[in-house]
Amino acid sequence: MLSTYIKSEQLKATILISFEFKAKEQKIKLDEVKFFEKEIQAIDYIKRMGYELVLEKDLINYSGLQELHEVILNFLSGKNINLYDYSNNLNIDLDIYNKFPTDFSQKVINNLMNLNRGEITTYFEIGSKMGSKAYRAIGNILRRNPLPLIIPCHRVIKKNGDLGGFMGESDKGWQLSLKRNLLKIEQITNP
DNA sequence: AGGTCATCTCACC
DNA sequence: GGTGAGATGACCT
Repeated sequence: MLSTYIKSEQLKATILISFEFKAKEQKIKLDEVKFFEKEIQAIDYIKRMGYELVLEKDLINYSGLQELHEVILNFLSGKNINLYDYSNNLNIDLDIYNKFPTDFSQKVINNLMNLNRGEITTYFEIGSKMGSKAYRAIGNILRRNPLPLIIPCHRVIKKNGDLGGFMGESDKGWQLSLKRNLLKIEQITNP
């Protein structure tokens, strides 16, 4: 497994991207996107998992990844970009069907695909569209989203306007500040 | 089979 | 505003 990361001033976080490169087809398969509070933690994680670090200047060797890196930077600096669509256009395999194998989880994810920058929804609203009252189950799916940012689970908040959780955290902590920062860079300021 | 949730509603205070 | 119980249902162990 290969990894690269992006330091973001806006988010006050480091974004780690782990991927596989299929040399035969020159195709990228995205494994996970993960946030860390500090750069060193991302580096530690890469070491601990035994992944290989790919430097920014070497991304050119991995079909589409340099572009993805750039697109994420543009997104963070305020451009209106749909990262999910963009990844598909770059022929980057998100492997959605294996990451979300059940019917229920795929419906949840499909609901998020239709959200663009600056749009938010609620656990309740997703449930209503699916004809389910399992709002907590929806949270459970999102809690284990291996591709945050790309699959924009930060755009899902509680019906009463509270933030809801992020990265497993539901009370307070830097994870929730991160969710707030993500919404802020999308110019959603209510919660 | 039982425990764990990134929720919601409603009933209190 | 806030807390607490109960309903809820997919997913994990």
